[in-house]
Amino acid sequence: MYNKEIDKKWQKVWEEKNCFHATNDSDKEKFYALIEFPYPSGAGLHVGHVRAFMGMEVLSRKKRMEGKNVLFPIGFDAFGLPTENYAIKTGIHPRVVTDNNIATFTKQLKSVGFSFDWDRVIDTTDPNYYKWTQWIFLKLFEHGLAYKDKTYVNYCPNCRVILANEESQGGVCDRCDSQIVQMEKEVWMLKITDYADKLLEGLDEVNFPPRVRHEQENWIGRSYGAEINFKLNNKEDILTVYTTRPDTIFGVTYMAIAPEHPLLEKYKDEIKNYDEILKYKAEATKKSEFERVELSKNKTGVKVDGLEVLNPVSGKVVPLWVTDYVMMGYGTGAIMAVPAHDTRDYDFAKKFNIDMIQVVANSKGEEVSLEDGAYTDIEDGVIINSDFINGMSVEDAKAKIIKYLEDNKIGHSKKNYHMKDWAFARQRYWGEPVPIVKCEKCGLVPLDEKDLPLTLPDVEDFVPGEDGESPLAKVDSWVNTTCPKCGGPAKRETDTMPQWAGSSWYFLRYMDPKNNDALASKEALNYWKSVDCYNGGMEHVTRHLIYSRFWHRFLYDIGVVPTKEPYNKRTTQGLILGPDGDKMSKSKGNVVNPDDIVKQYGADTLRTYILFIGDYGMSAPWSENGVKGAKKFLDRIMRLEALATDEDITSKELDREVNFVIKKVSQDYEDMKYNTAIAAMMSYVNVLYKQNKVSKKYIKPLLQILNPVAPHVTEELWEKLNLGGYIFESKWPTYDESKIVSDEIEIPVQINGTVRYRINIPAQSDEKEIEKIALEAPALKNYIAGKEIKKVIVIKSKIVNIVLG
RNA sequence: GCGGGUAUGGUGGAAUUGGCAGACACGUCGGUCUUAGAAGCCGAUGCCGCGAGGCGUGAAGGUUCAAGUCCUUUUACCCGCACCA
Repeated sequence: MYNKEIDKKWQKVWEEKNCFHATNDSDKEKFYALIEFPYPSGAGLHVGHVRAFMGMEVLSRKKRMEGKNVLFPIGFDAFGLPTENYAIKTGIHPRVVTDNNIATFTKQLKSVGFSFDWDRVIDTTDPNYYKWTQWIFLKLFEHGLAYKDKTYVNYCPNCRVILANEESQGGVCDRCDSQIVQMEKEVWMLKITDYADKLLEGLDEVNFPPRVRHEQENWIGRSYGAEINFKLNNKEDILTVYTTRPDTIFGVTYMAIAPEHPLLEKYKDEIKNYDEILKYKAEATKKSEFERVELSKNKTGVKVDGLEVLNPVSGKVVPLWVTDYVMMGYGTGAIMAVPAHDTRDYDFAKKFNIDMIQVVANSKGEEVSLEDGAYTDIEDGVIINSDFINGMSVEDAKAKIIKYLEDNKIGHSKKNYHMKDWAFARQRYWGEPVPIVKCEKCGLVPLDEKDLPLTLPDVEDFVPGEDGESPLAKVDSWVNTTCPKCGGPAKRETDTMPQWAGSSWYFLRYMDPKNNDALASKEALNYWKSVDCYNGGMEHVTRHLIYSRFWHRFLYDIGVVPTKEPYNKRTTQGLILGPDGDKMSKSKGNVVNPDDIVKQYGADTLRTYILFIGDYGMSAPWSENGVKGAKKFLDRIMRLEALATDEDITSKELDREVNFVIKKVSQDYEDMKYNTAIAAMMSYVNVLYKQNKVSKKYIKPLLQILNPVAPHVTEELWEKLNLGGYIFESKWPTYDESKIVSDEIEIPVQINGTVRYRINIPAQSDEKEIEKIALEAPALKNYIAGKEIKKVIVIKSKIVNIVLG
């Protein structure tokens, strides 16, 4: 019987032999398997972690047995709010909280038997690690990709921090689900938009699941259109708009700008209803992003009394409106409104009785009724009411207008992105300090590389200030410093880096985790190159996965790393749901603790069950009975000892079965189809149990292919059967294809598509021979009943279908 | 609104990509062993029907000798994005 003593015995052996250590000076082929390193929360290891890690665990153990030098590292992404909030609540220093949590995680991970390289553990909060996070920041600054800017940022009033766009999707805080508000603040930004095209192009050279690719493309959101300069009527100023439909410019009946648009402030003396506009702006900023979207059907706005806009192509003068359906953060914060062909403009125009001009007709050139809404189904439409572009297709008209704009210097073609620059600041203590000081004379000055790491001061009060002020701001002795350039008085940046900083490059540190002279040596970077397979969750696709690709591509551009993309292949695991089918959560009380399963059933039971639960990429509910089934299977493996014999008994059937299961499991592991791999091994065990005695040669390869899933059980039985050395050192078994095919096979015969009888045929029979056997079968007579055979379809070694009429 | 996914026995899930639907496992039932129970081992188990047979992959159509798989329409649930100009 399998028990947890077996776990302990072999975990001790692995630890003593340090047998999963990867070396940097190997002449073996390398394989780099990566899992998303965990955040060491107080809640400890979750069954979701186990599922996420098991995929790469199985692959790593298999590749080692195949003779590869496997890097399968683990570390901790330990900066972040929960630890800090816990510190605030209890008064325990975040350093201590983090160390305790890491110790717990380490113990738990080891108890599951993961084959991590424990010599390469990294911790993002270790100054020797964040030294290099700060170094990369200095490089970004040096190349103009880190800048300080006063803009509207997402602020979570509950967490009291600024959030990046990626962290506030849906207008809700990633951490606490609070409604975020817009706040004008000067913060550090990273110019990720400069890398938008590179991030899109990079997707062509990696193997990501289509879902992941789509989400990233969607998030980056590139669109092609034009920027057009409209002149304010009788004024010098221009109003620049971005549009993807320059071909509809003759349909513009009004212009609209965001409430935050600077033009309003500039012309406040000439705008007659400025008070009304100010009031509208105040209301708009008060609305959360969520409300703005919810109320999207009911458009609001104020007409700007005193300003009008001149259409530079048609020469028409149209009114200017302020409305919160135009966002300051996208495009130029101003639009040319074409109500006939845009649903939002249509709704607005309907409500405020603004004219509509139809400028695109259907493909037959007929005007369409605008009674029921804007006509947007215009891909194959024809331009009308539009002077020199009349009669053209939409596509041609776009090109012609853009050329006209450029010739007349009133606009140009323009790419736009949904993705915004990365608000790279947290007003918190537990994060990487920004290695920049503000000097009265020299402005923003970077620290010298030799002065890194800039460590966090030891403080006792971690409570953030009321208005988005970091707790570091209270530490005068730390804040006040001297300028590295002029030696005069200077102040340190008191915002820290966001959660995502440390994880944006950690996979590079694993290659050479103790290096003090570089983030990793050139030799290490050139040997390991990039991650061969990276498994993680869908929730990181538009956060960590985008950020780390951005940093990596930047490091490539400045010659630090040898590859453009960090991850060659990305895979994702599905969620493990509670036994009730709901997402596991403390409040629902349906959380399964992996520790309990390991204690009661053993680590291999947990490992086997989690892989057997279903398709690796899909979510599946937890089942205690399923766990018991996995345990039963492992006990059956252990009991093979009683069946095993040293005698050399060869059986054709077992030859076929063993070669088949080696082939099937080897292939399934590569495809991450762990559930069917385990099912195949179960079937094989069922066959073995039908024998009175089984030669060890039929058990040995089974243990080897099961080893990546159940390393403790297989190591134990390997020893008991005296198979020599350790199983983890043994060579992955090969199979003989010729033994898998049998001489004679049975195939079904259908009459009019329904299986009626079966025939035995020599495996190599061709279509004619099979047809002959099928038609000669006595069973056919029962179905013919005077009918005539119209057609016989034979699919070699698969099926026969006889069509009777 | 846009994009992506899922739907198969009492349950979790398989199905070589158009070729035997339900592998494997759970559960249930039966057998064996046992003084007895548990465990183990062996067997049965999609539904209806005594049976021959019929029906069956969310629903409705279609293509095909053959459809879980392809096409059209549709429903439910999940995920991502969302006034993207």
